[in-house]
Amino acid sequence: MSHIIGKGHCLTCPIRYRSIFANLSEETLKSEIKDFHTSILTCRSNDIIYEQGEPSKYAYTLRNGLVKLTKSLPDGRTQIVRILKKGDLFGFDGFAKEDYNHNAITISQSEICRLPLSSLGLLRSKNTEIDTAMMTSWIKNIREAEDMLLELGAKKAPEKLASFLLKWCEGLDDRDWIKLELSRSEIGDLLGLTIETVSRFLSDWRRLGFIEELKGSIIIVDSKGLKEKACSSGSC
Amino acid sequence: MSHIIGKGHCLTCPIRYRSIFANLSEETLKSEIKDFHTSILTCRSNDIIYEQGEPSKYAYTLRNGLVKLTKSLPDGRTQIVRILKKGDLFGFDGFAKEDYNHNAITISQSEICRLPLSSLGLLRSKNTEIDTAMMTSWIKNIREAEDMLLELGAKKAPEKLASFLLKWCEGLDDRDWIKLELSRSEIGDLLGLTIETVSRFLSDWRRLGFIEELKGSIIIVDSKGLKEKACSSGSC
DNA sequence: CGTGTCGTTGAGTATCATCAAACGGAGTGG
DNA sequence: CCACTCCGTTTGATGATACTCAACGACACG
Repeated sequence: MSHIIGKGHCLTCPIRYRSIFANLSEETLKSEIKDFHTSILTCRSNDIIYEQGEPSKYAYTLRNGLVKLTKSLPDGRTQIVRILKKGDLFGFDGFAKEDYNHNAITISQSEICRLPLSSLGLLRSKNTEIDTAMMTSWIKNIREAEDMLLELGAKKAPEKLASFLLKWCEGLDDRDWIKLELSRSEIGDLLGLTIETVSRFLSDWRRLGFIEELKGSIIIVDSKGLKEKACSSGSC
Repeated sequence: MSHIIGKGHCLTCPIRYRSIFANLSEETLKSEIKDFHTSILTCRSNDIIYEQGEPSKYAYTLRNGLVKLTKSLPDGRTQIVRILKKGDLFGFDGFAKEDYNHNAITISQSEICRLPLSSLGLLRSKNTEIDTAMMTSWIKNIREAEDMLLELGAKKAPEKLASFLLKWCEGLDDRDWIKLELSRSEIGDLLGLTIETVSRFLSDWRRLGFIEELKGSIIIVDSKGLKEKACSSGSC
């Protein structure tokens, strides 16, 4: 279970500059913050932040760790609809007077800032910087969802997996290892594949020398080879 | 090709109450509108409103007809990421300083209102009603995209197709025909299936008496039967 | 009456899911 | 320290699902 360890302090928040409060002046932050009751949640891996159908009273900002947003069918088949990284805002369905539309579950040990939607709404209406930041974040959400729809609807298994890996490792120097963070099952839930297909392709690519894996970390050794093999049509 | 037939008149706009200007008072509309240069586009079916990668200078409101937003892979495989109905707002990527992330193409003869993003942004910052309406619309976009991700990633062909049909016919009385509007190919592009699989299942269901089709219109005769056959796991 | 587009249907096949078994590392308890 | 379980992963064998290729019919349009 997650639990609250205290009140948040925006001014000293380590990820403030990646959050929706990034462009807010310190003066505004100081003057507004006194009426603003944030809580910091610390979570282990696999903690549930909220579930689909619950009334949406809080928005959240991820300070540290990773969170997955998922939806499920009655028989248990699950789709990950988004993976949240440091600074991401989520759980804002209440702004549209709707219940949460997905489950939010931690993938790793995480620290999450909880913001009451009511106060956040007030703050937003009074500070254009926050407003702009939230708008930008929503539009980015939409764009990323559209990109994922193309991945899920149009691509074949190896293409999905390869572009997932390439995106995951994006911006890294060659020879830089990165924690994969996701289990085979979670990669499957994200890409609409089974554990086995994910495992098979990764094993293939390991044998072909495109990637290496070690204790949950991964490195793309030969991205060109990977692209040629998995994305013949230039899809990655 | 689409072409401009004139300037929009918000006050007399037939779909104003379904648009982001729904809750704006007539006074505000009157006073603000003079600096606001909207254009009305009339389009045949299959007209391109904008394409992915173009700079996003305008947002659009669909007044009449249907529009599909699509993304494509280099080899031509296409995914429909959203289908727009009367009153829907689209093309707002520019608010996040981004180019259009998808193509916008009419599916039927359509009438579209073009709004310069710069003026819309101003209007939004001055009128909370518009602001709220746009926020709500974005959040709805995100929620619907999440729902589609579950459709595409987790469901099998007959489940996808059945829930598409049920959603398309949602809210209709029994014995009410509705135009299907989409070709087999477009249904395929929406659900991540081929023309042939779409056609096969529809033929099956026609033979089983679940649906009837006539000159591009459709009716669900036996939604219970359809659900049982296509969505055994309660997925529709 | 051709021509083109869209939809249907069939046959064959590739892809990916399913089922099943075994492996390896982490953690536990004797 | 070893045996044990547990969990995630790997690998193999098999099969169903949905794709591909192809032919044909229906309909609209010039």
